[in-house]
Amino acid sequence: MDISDRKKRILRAIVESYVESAEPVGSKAICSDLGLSSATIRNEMAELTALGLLEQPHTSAGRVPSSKGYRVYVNELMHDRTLSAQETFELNNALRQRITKLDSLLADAGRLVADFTHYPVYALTAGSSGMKIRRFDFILVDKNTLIVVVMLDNDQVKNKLLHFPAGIDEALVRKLSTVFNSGFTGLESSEITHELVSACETACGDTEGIVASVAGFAIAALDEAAPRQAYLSGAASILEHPEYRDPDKAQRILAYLSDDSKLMTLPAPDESGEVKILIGPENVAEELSDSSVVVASYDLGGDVKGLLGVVGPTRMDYANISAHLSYLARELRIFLGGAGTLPQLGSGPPGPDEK
Amino acid sequence: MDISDRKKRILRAIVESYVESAEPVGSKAICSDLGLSSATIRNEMAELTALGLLEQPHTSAGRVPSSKGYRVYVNELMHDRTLSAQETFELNNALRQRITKLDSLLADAGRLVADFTHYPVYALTAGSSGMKIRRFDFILVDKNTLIVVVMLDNDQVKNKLLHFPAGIDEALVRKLSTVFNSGFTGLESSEITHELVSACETACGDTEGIVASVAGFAIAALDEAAPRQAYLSGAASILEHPEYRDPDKAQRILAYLSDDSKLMTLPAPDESGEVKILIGPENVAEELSDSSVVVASYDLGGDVKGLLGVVGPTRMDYANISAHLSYLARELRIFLGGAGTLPQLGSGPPGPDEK
DNA sequence: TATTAGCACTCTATGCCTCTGAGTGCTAAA
DNA sequence: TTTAGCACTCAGAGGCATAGAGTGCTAATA
Repeated sequence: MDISDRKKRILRAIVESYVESAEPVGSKAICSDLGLSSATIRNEMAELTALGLLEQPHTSAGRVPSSKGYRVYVNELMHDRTLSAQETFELNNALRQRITKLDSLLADAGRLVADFTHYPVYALTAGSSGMKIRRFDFILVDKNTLIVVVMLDNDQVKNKLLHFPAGIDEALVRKLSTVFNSGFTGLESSEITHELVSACETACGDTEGIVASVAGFAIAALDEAAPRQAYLSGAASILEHPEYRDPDKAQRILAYLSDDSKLMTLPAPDESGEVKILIGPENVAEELSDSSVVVASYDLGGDVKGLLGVVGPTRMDYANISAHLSYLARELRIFLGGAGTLPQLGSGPPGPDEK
Repeated sequence: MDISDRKKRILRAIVESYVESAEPVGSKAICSDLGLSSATIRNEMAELTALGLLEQPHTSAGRVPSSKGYRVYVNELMHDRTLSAQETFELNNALRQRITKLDSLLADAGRLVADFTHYPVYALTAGSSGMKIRRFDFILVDKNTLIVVVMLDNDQVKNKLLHFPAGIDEALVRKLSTVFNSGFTGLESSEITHELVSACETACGDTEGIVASVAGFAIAALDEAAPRQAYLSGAASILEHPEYRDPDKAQRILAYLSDDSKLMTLPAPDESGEVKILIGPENVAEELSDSSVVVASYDLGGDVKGLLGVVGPTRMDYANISAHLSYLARELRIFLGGAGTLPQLGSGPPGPDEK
């Protein structure tokens, strides 16, 4: 945006005052900070309004930043907010204390951010895994019962108990092991076709649907390895903010945020940036068109990303929120990175010999 | 409650009118239905107010049922509401369509009730399992990697991948299998003591902590087999009801409902009844003292129960909600009963050969 | 004796009015 | 180019009268 330096300073002052007070900002309120008379600022304000960066709720009120105004602020005027030692200490503390199980990492991380920011936070996974099968094992429990164990590319292990009334013997189990380990390893979910399964059934001489059951389980295991999950935390805190004092407005946005399938469509930061800020109408979803979203991503192993999104009014402390989010995303990256690929997601707490 | 028949009819009329309209009920509004003049009803109303069954927002307003009034209504006056064929059809339809995976049964059931009732609904598990271990299996992946598979009493199977930098050989795996299968089967989580683990370490000649890792996993598997879970659905719909138009009030109750640990403390129906109704101050939690909860339970196998709780203002259509809840709880019981003990909770979708 | 019609009374909600004050835009002076 | 000054605008608060719903009480009625 090509505007004079003084206009920028004024815009910044207005944004920051408004973010703090939630009251339209008058010319007097900021003139002392800028060393200019209120009249001068009034003139500049009029021009900023003409440029579409400020808005006036009514003639005799102060100015409020428009979405465009916030965008200019975020892109050009926002001071980098680095967290204080005290703040990083607290954040780290909370992280270590509350994120213990990888199982619930997504939900826990969301809750943590919600507690720190006092805004609703969604946490979700994005991206597909292209996960592959590494090996099959079969455990014969008794003549009707078989446990299938599948180990995936990223060291996840999944199992399933199957009952076969027709009965199974050791020989069949060995044959299954050979056929599945030679025919199915290295395959993705989509590569396990009906033809392949039929071929294996012939190879095993299986007429009881055993092969089909095992193959079905393998597909399910692959699909579940990188499930799309979504959690919402701190929903109630939306009501703290004056923008959402109107119950209808609050209800609309809460209903939107409670719908997992809608959350799934929310955007992730681009490859380059670590935090993405969407202001008001920049949100595709109509329900968010007068709210803002600050979203950060971190790797969950494979092609899977974790997303943490803070939702609030456009009058948000963008600097503060994005500082917290990007710090936390970085910490999560380290936290997860230390374990190499994602270990054992969904199968118990880390043992003493896991890094 | 020992009151005249006519008073009961009047109380019922007031409750039902108020539940529908959310407006204080005047004597004129119900006199035609009861074939009495408004003056007579006014006299009765005054007495019902003296008895504490009705309240008056202010002198020149109609009457509103008190918590005590609702209690009398629920205990003595409420007509049994049986769902119409149309309604059971729709409910069944929704049930079959939306509850497919046992994994997410709890959450799905909650969401379903929330959609039908337009109130927030919590779904949670209650009770402990006393689950035991049935057998151990060990799969040696390579010389540093071992998969432990544990089968529990209720046919659940859990696994974990362990890395041991020091290396493992076939002989050790066989020894582990013998020791664990003889020493640990039939034990509950609490019975796996430090002494037992030490004894096994000696028996296996293990100095690398392998035994400890496996035992730790076994404990975790037992504890996780019947986890306490909680889900909240339809939170946003609380704002639809005039009682919660005040954002502060709405926020308080939403914050309460969003706290899983607080939900866990909510009561379950007694052994006898299938639906329990808690009206206003009957709720122990202060946050719920001007709200009501209707809660139903259904068996989840073992000693574990599933709870479905509908939360709303005391001005609730108790007959309708409890009819829906008890019907649904019954259906879930059938749905789950068909599968005997809870099969495979948390380990993949049902295969074609599971009953 | 139980019920009802009638009436005075109470109290909230609504609309209307005025007043206040914050903030503006414009003009003229510095 | 900046600033002081001034007239103007408009939302919001407070005061006031009014309408209307509903009550409690009394006296008449069945």
